[in-house]
Amino acid sequence: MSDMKTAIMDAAQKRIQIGGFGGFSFREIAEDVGVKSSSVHYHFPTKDDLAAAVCRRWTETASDHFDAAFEKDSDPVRVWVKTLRDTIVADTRMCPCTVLGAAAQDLPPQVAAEVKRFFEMCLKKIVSQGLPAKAANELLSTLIGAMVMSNALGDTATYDRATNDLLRRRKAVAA
Amino acid sequence: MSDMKTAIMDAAQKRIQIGGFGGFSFREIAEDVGVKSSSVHYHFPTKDDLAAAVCRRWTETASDHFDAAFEKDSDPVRVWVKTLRDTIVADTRMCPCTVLGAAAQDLPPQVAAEVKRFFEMCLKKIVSQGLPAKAANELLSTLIGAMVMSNALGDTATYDRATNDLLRRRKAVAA
DNA sequence: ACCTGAACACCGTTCAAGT
DNA sequence: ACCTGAACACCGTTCAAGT
Repeated sequence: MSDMKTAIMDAAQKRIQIGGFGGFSFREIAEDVGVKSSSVHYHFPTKDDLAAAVCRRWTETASDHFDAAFEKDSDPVRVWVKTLRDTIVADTRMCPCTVLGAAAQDLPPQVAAEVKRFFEMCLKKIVSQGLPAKAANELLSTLIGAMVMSNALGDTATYDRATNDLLRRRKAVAA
Repeated sequence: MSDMKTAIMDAAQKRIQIGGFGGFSFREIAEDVGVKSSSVHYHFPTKDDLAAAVCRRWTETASDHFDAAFEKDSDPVRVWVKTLRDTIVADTRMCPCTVLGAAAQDLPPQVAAEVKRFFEMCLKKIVSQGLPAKAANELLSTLIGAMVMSNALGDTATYDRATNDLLRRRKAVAA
């Protein structure tokens, strides 16, 4: 992948994490990377293509990240609580697929399909790490909802309040 | 409130529930209600005003709805699981404040404040219905996340998978 | 291979003008 | 009191033109 393609995707991802599909324009991205908006179209023909590419890359890197974290800590609950926490607390950013997923009904089909793939990857991976399907669904829902609420309330402590008991109950079982 | 104001808010709400703040235009709303876009500006000077009004009305009606449901069933978990389920399954719609909340960092301050008020109202009410603050935070996060995931996956069964065990654990305690 | 300027129909917003 | 058309700078997209 060319440097320019990567730079465009980086700029688009940052803006999608803040404002979703309607939250970025080709002219803004162009200024971010130092070209004209028609040049952005050369690398990504449409806005759909660019957003879909960002989602696909996010899904891949997230998948690798979760695998690596699970190798160091075999408790999937702790792994997922911590990894998603790092996204919003350390990076001060939302998961782009979550921002897009909340408005999925208004997304171009190509982008909606990539967002769907992200959540399918997450559920499948949690199950492969040992949790029953229902527990995986409940865990991921709690974490995604905690992200959205922390974002809406502008207070990352909300994420911890929502997820602390997940870890405590887990420890109680292990003890 | 005039009929026209209400009609404009109804049209805006439907579109916000699908696509968020970037998912509706004054020209579309104008066509929905049968006037010109400049007439919509007469009732709501800016897009911010319109979106904020929709959020404020949603918070008020939701608050009343949760009160009424709690009078008929004194189990807050069951009340909240069921009420939010009705929104996405029966109405096939998202909670507008959730769609907007996911992109809160890109929202006009006036709208962001109303979205924040919605979630504060929810947490406060669940606590007033008897749940500890942390449990209220975890419950609401799970439901909001289940809504987002159902929307992203295009499958309302996801909401049930994520929330069924909440009800089962509740029954186990009661029994 | 990569970039650009000009053009198109769209957007939010304003405002003078109508009834 | 309520509505409108025209104008402004913005948007995604296209395309002929440049290097």
